[in-house]
Amino acid sequence: MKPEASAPSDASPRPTLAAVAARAGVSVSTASLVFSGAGPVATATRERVLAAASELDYGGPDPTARSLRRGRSGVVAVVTEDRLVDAFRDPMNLAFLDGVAQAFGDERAGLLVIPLAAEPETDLAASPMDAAILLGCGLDLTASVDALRRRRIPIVAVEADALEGVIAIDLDNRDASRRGAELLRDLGHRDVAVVTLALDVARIRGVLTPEREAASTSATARQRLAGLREVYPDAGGWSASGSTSGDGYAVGMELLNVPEHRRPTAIVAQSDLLALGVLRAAEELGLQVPGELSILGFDGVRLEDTAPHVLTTLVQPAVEKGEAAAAAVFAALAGEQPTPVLLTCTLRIGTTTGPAPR
Amino acid sequence: MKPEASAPSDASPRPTLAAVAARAGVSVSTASLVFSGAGPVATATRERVLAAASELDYGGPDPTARSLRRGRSGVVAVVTEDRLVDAFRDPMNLAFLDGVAQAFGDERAGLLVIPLAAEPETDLAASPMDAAILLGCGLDLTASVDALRRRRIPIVAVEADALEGVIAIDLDNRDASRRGAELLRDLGHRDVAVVTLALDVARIRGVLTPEREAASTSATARQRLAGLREVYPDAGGWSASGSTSGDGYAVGMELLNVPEHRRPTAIVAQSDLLALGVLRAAEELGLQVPGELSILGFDGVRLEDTAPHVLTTLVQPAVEKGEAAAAAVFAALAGEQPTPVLLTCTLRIGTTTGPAPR
DNA sequence: CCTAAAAGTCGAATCGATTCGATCGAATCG
DNA sequence: CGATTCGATCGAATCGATTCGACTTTTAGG
Repeated sequence: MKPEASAPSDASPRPTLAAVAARAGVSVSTASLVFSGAGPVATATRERVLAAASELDYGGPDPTARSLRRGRSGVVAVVTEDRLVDAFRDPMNLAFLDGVAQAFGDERAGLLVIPLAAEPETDLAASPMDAAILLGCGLDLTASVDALRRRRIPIVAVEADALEGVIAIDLDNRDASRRGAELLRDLGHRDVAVVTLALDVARIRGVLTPEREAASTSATARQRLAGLREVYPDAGGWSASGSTSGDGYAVGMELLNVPEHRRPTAIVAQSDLLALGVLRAAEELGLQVPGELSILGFDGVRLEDTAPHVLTTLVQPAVEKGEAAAAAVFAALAGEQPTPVLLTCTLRIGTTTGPAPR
Repeated sequence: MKPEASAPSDASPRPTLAAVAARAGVSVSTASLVFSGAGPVATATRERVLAAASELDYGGPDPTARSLRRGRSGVVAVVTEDRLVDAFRDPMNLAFLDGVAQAFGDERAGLLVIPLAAEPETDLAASPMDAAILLGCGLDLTASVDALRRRRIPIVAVEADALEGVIAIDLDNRDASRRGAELLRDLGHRDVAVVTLALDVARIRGVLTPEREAASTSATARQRLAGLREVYPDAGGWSASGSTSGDGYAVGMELLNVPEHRRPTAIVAQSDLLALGVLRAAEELGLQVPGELSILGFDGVRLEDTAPHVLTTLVQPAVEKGEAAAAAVFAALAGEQPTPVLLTCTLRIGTTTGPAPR
C-alpha cells in the first residue's frame, strides 16, 4: 500500500452548503434560502439549519460560488500607480479612497487595490471585480481601459483624459489654476515659475521644456499647466518627481538659489506638498514670504507643517471626488447611465501670497 | 404583447469560453487549454481560438468561474482599522503595505482592503479571499479571527496578541522600548513621561491611568509601554488619539506647559509622528532640545520635518514586516507550516536625546 | 366545508470555467 | 512491421452555491 497521500496538516476541509443541508435533513435549496434570506423558511427549519451549520463550523456560503451564480463579486477595484507608497503618500488619493470607502458603507463592497504593473492586462483581466476606478495615474490608460472594457464592467476614471465608454469624474483643474494665476497677476507678479507634478511614469525631475510638456501623460499636470498658461503663457519651471515636500524643496532650491534678477517673484506649485517644500527652501534661503516670494499651492491639504504660514491654495473636494466615483459605480451597476461629474475647486487665500516686490 | 423587457443599454453580454470555442470550431476543453496554458495545443488550433476570441472581444476566462474551479481567488485581504485615512496615514502601515505588494510581485495576487466595520463577520465572510492579513488594529480581533477561521484560510496577524491558529508577525516592541528607556536612564533621566498610541478603538486622548492601561486593546501600545516600565515602573503620561504630529503636539503641550518642577526631563513617544509633535510643542515653549528635554521616538520614519534635529528613535523594519507577512501567506497557501516571525528594531541615536539637565 | 391563496420545501438547471480520463492518429523504436 | 509512446483533442464530471418552477401542506376566506 502506498504511503498516505501527503495531506496538509489541516484536517478539516471547508464544509459545503450541501453538507449542512444533509446534516439538517433538508434540501440544499432550503439551506440556501436560510443563508441568502430570499424566500420563506419555517422558523423551526431555519434553526435546524443554523444548528447544523454551527456544528460543522460552517462559515456561510462560499463567496466564490455565490459570485459565480449571482454574477457579482462585491468587489470594486481601484487601480493606482505602480508603487503603493507613491499612490497613498499623496493625501489627496487617501482622501479620495476614504470617500469611496465611505460611500460604500451600506452597499458592502470590497476595495481591491491594484497597483498598475508593467503589463496591466494580466492583472486587470484576472482579478475578480464588478467595476473599476482608475485613480490619478500618470500612466497612459488606453491599454488598461481596453482590458477592462473586454470584461464589460463599468469603468470610472478620475482626472483622466476622456475615453469612450469611461465614466469621467473630473476636477476643474484648468479653470482653477487660471483663477490662481489671476490672483498672482492681480498682485502684480510678472515673473512666475511653476513646479509641476510628475509628468509621466518616468517621474523625472527636471526643467520644463516644450517637448517634455507635450509628452506628458499626466492629465492633471497638463490641465493645471494649461490654466496657468492662460495667464502666464511663457512661465518656465521644473517638474517634480512626485508630490512630496522633499521634491518641492529640491526644485525650490533650483528655482530660488539664483541671482536675484533671475529669481521669480511667485511660484505656482501643483500640489500643497510641493508648495510646502518650496516654502522650506525659501525660508532656508532667507527669503521673505510673501514679501519677496509668493507661493501658491493646490489641493487644500490641511498642513500643520506650514505654520505660521497658511498656504494660499486651491482647495479641491477630494472626499467628494471619491464619493462621486463610488456613486457612479453603483449607478452603473444598477443599470443606470451615470452622468460624468465635474467638481470645482475653491481658491483659499492664505498668507503665502502678497503683492509683487518693488 | 408586453413591452420589451427593460434591457439595460449595454447590448453586448460578456462572451463565454463556450462561445469562443464554438466559433473556433473546437471543444470548450481545448479552448480552455489555450488560455490556461496547461496542456499541449497545436499552434494552428491555438491561433484559431485566439482569433475567435479577438473577434468576439473576449477578455479571457471569467475570474469568478476560474476561482470557483481552481479553489483560489488570487486575492489576499488586508484587514485594517475602521477608517482608511486613519490606517494609511500612518507611514508604518503604508510601508508595510508596500512590503506586501512588493513581495506579491511575482505571485500576482490582488490586495483587498477591508476596513473593519461594526460587525466584521459579514464583510470577512462574504468577500473572496485566499488568506487574510490583520494589520495593526487596536481592535479586539477575536470575532474577526473566528469568522476567518471558519473559512479555513490562512490568517496572519501583525503585532497582535497571540491567537490559536494565527500566524504571528511580531516586532520586539517591548524589548526595543526597554532599550530606549535604558538609554535615557543611562543619560541620567529620572522624570520620564510617555505618550502612547491610541489605546483602543475609542481613541480617547487623555491621562494614562492604570484602569485605561489595563483596558487597552492595542497590543502595540501595551507592549511598548511594558518595555518602558521595565526601566521606569512609575512613568506617567498621556495617550494620544492617533499617531499624528498634531496629536503629539497637543499632548506635548499638556505635559510640558507646567511648572518646571513638574516637567519631565524626557518624553518617550510611541511613534515618530507623536515625537515630532512633542518636539514642536517644546520649541514653541522655548525649551532646549536636548538641553532641557530629551525626546525619544519609535518607528524610524524618515522625517524631513524635524530638521535641524534628527530624532532619536527605534527604527522598525516596516517593509520587511510586510514582506514577512506576504511570505507567510504564500507559505501557508503552499501547504507549508509557516513559522512565526519576530523582527527586531534598532536604536538610532539622533540629536533629540542628551544628558538630563542639572 | 370547499376553494383559493400563501407558505414551505424540493429537484433540477445554471453560472463559466478547469481537469481527468478516454480516444485516435502519427511518430518512434527495436 | 508490430508495439509503444506522445501529441492533440474532446466529453463529461466538478467546483459550491442560487433560483426557477413544481409540488405539497397550511391557512384564510366565503
